[in-house]
Amino acid sequence: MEAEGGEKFFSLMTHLLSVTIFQNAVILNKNRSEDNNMITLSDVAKAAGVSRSAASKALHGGGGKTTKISEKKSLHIQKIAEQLGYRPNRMAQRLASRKQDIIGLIVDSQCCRLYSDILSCIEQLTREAGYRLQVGLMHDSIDAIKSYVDDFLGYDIQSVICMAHYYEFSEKVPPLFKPFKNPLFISQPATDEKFSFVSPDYHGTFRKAMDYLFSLNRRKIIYVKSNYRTPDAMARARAFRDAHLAHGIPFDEAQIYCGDIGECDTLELMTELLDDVLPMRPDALIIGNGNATLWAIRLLNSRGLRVPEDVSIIGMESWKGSQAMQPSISVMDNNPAEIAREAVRVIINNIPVESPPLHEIFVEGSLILGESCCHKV
Amino acid sequence: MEAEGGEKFFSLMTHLLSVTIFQNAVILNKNRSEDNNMITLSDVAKAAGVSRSAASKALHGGGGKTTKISEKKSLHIQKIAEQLGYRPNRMAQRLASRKQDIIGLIVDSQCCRLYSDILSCIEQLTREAGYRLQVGLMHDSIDAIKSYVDDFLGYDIQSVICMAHYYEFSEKVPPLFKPFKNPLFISQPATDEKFSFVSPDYHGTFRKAMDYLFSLNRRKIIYVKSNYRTPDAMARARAFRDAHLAHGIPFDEAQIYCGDIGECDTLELMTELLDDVLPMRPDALIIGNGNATLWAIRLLNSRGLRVPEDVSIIGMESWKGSQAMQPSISVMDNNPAEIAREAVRVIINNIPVESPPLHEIFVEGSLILGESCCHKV
DNA sequence: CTGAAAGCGCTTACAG
DNA sequence: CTGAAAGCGCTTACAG
Repeated sequence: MEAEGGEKFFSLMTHLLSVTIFQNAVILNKNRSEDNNMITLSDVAKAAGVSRSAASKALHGGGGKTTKISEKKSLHIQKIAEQLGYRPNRMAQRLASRKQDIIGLIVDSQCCRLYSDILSCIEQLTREAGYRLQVGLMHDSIDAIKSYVDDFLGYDIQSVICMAHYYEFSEKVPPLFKPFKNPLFISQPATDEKFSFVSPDYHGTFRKAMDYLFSLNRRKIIYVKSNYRTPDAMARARAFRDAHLAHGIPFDEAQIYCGDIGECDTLELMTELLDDVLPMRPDALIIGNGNATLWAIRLLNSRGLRVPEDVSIIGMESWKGSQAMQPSISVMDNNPAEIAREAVRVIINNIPVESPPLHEIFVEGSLILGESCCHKV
Repeated sequence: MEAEGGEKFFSLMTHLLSVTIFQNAVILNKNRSEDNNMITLSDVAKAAGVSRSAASKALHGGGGKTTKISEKKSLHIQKIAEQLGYRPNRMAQRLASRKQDIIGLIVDSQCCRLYSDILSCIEQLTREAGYRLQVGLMHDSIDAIKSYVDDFLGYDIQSVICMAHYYEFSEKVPPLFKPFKNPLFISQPATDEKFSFVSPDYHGTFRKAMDYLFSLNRRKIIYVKSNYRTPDAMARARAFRDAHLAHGIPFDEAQIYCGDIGECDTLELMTELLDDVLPMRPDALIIGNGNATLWAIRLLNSRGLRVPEDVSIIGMESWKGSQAMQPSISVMDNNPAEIAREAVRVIINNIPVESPPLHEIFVEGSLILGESCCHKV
């Protein structure tokens, strides 16, 4: 014990000496943490000839309210720490201090473009605000979500953004987040219980699309709905009906087409879709992602129908390529950047709050017009 | 102190009693971790009337080589733990045990499809293998990468997959990963130093595309190259030249077109591209992502050139929508699933190894043929 | 088979 | 302004 400590101290000293001479070269070597030989706060304190309290204060600024240290000593300690290549042990720090600087987030690794846009913005915003984002990736697996929840709690992460609750098992997800002090959902969760969320205004944006189509004199619109019973799909269906009622235009529930797997973005699904709905002689289609749009145009053409002359198309997801298509596609833009801003604002504001109040926020979206709805735009 | 401990013990007991009666209801309430009142291993041990060692053994199976415990007692402890809603504190566990069950990964939040496909597979595979994936998300920021490296080291994560080294600053990234015992890059890093990597065989797959185009009698091929000096771009340029030499077909270096921002996937960039290369009268284009393909077809058409009659197109990124386009697009498939498998295999095998050997693995890709190259496919 | 004790690397009251 | 000491929640030799 004694011997080992001495040895380590000796090697530290040798190291310090060499550092002053061949600083760069040695630091590179040192970084390759020799097992169990990593530099700790104690090592730094010893090398600097101060107490661990002092080192802690100098390096991480903590040290309680009373611990103080002179500017000069502080700089000295910092220099030593850098020379030694000291890296704080995060586990020890968090175990000792319980500070809340990590925001957890769970998201599907194959999420839709909207979600990955939101995620990208959230990442940026949390970093700028000085928080760390710990991302739990999974795909369509309730067990994976559970294990992330356990992990987050095990790391004492109390603020968690959930972007993964739109599945067959969607109603099982929200309850898992009850143990957290500060959970926040992106899009309204599908449960009776109340949870804070920031959501695209699916209803409002869809309504804009409907009004636009009606203004173009389209009268037989097909809405290709996801078959998950998610709030977004339900909000859109509601907007579909509301719009018809408001305009006094009759419709058939069959115009809300529920595909087998949400997005009709394969040849098979789109073929099936068209077989089912073309007998209704639709003059407009509201569909999901970019691929669905590609298939729709291709297959409509192959059946002698032109876009937009015979059928208008509006996509429910904005994507960079929509304007490159021929014809360019009208799409709904859910404003991911604003959603991310609101989400980060809410969750960060909540962190110090004992029991955060309920937040239910809808972010307004817009329509990006392309050539897929009418000739002249 | 004494009083507080007693109080906590009392509430635990009350709790245990109520649990037996109203189990479900109470567990739900308990989960909402009352600040600082979270259930610890000691609480469980106390409630079960055993030592912390025994509890640790029963709940996490560790407990060194010698610590043993009877089956009956073990089950009892587990039951108590579950009733109390015990969740192990991961920080304490890792601090005490130093076990290596987390794999770190750094990736761009706006990475290309290939990378997000690989990521999705890696996530699945690491989970199946019993490891946890800790994902560091960032976008085009060397500082963010640095801070993730610090974090990982701070969490004593020694196995890290880097998918974020294709930037302006690409040669600055690999050195950051030297401190890790077990780093692995996806795609070959752009540094003189050797690092283990698993990479798509960009050269081989590109060569397949070239050979195919030559077999269709295309003679003036434009390769739209990313302007980052990344190994993939260079490997492709090499394949471009090799193919010409092998076939005895003359070419001009200007046929390797270096766009301003890598992907020519906007109206402006593609317009500029066409202005620059059309005077060469190309009969084939090898371009990046899906959007670039969309723009290429649209803009070529607007200049009176048809795909594939006048110009063949091959995309360098396979995407679900490529077959939905009109014409459907020939694309290179880099085999993300296999890349992920290799990466996970290598990194997991390395975990117990003291100084892992160098791995340099190239995964073969293939061509997915569409209508964009020639009439009859 | 079991438990008391040391230790992981930090932070932070507390006493000087 | 400074340092010795207790503690965060675990794991694991070690001694019974």
